[in-house]
Amino acid sequence: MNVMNASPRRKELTRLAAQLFVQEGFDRTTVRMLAQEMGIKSGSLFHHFKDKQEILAAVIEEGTQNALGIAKAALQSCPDSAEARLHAMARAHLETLFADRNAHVVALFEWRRLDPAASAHLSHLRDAYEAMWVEVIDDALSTGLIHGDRFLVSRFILGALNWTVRWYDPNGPRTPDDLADELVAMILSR
Amino acid sequence: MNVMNASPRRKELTRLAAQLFVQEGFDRTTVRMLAQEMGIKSGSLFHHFKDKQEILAAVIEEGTQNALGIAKAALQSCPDSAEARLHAMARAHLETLFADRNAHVVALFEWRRLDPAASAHLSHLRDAYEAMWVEVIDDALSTGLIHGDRFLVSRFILGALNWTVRWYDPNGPRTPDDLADELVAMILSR
DNA sequence: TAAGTAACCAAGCAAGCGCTAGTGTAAATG
DNA sequence: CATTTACACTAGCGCTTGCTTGGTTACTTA
Repeated sequence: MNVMNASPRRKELTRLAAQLFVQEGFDRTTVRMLAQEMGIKSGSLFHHFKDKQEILAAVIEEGTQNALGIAKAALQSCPDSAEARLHAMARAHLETLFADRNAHVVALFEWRRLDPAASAHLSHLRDAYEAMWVEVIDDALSTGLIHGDRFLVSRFILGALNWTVRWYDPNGPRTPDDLADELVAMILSR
Repeated sequence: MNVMNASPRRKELTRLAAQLFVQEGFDRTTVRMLAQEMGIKSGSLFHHFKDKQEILAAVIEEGTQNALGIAKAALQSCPDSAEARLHAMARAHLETLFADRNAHVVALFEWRRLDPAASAHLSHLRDAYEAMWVEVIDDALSTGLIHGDRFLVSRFILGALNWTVRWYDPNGPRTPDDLADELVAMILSR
């Protein structure tokens, strides 16, 4: 393992791992498969990561950090209206979802495989991200942009957005922007 | 294995398997765990199912059949208006999602583990179910109840509904009915 | 009462798993 | 020049995996 977790080599290995985890699932991805994809032998893997769990944690951490960064940037460079902010968050969510698709799919569907320590650490990151959503949705509710129960509305919106990884085709005619437009239009009270 | 797949014992074993698959995930559920939960030895399992894959297929088939049945019943005993039908489908979806929660969670998150033969067979069932949704949503669109792209709207709705299994607490204050009300209210054009 | 059958068990095989130990080597560092 | 560091290798240990085999028990049916 490295001094701390950010050698360029390690970053590349993390990217490859994310891809395999999506293709096969975490449990069915063996250290030998990972090593082969990386062009090394399975034993060499443990020079970069202390165990298989740590690879998973690295994948998820990277994705979540990116999501946070993109969302913050989107909110800062966006008009101050509740509608603009809601739209910006939806678009940012979809953007990171497809720019770092592999990492996010792993985060969404393999979270349970994290050991308690890693899970606790990463939960903080995720909570910070969700807090941004809560704020934006609260704004949209209090300005009458949308109506309904605070909790339910945010769960429905995030559900609709997260589920896109199951059907969205990046090579199809629709851009992530189109999706954001359509979703926001669907839920606005008019 | 049985003559054909519907002995009462097999049905009970399928129910227990669904529970374990949800708790641990399909890959991490060993035949020994399954056997212990069922009160038999691991070898005896293969008297009821030809292999582990077949258990998974049985779980998913049961859930999907139930969903189909409930949705059909809901549409038949429901006023003919587009809004009533939309609401009925949403409520039926949530009802089966939580009545057969284990089976549906497995269907949603372990589908990829099915071998190609089982997947092909079960895809037909799922397609039949989704066709019912498409019909109801088309109705809602053509009567102006909701607006937007046919494809996107249905994906968003099903995404929001399916994602509920990740956060909904059956022991909490909200009923599945409440959720259906809120979701429909959120997307109606007013 | 004999035959058949569904349900189970004890024992274990072959393959694959995560991971470790010990070693080699080229580049960076003092 | 001597030492350390980063990265990779070979070899394999100890364990778990899905599944098979050969046989036993309990119940049903002719």
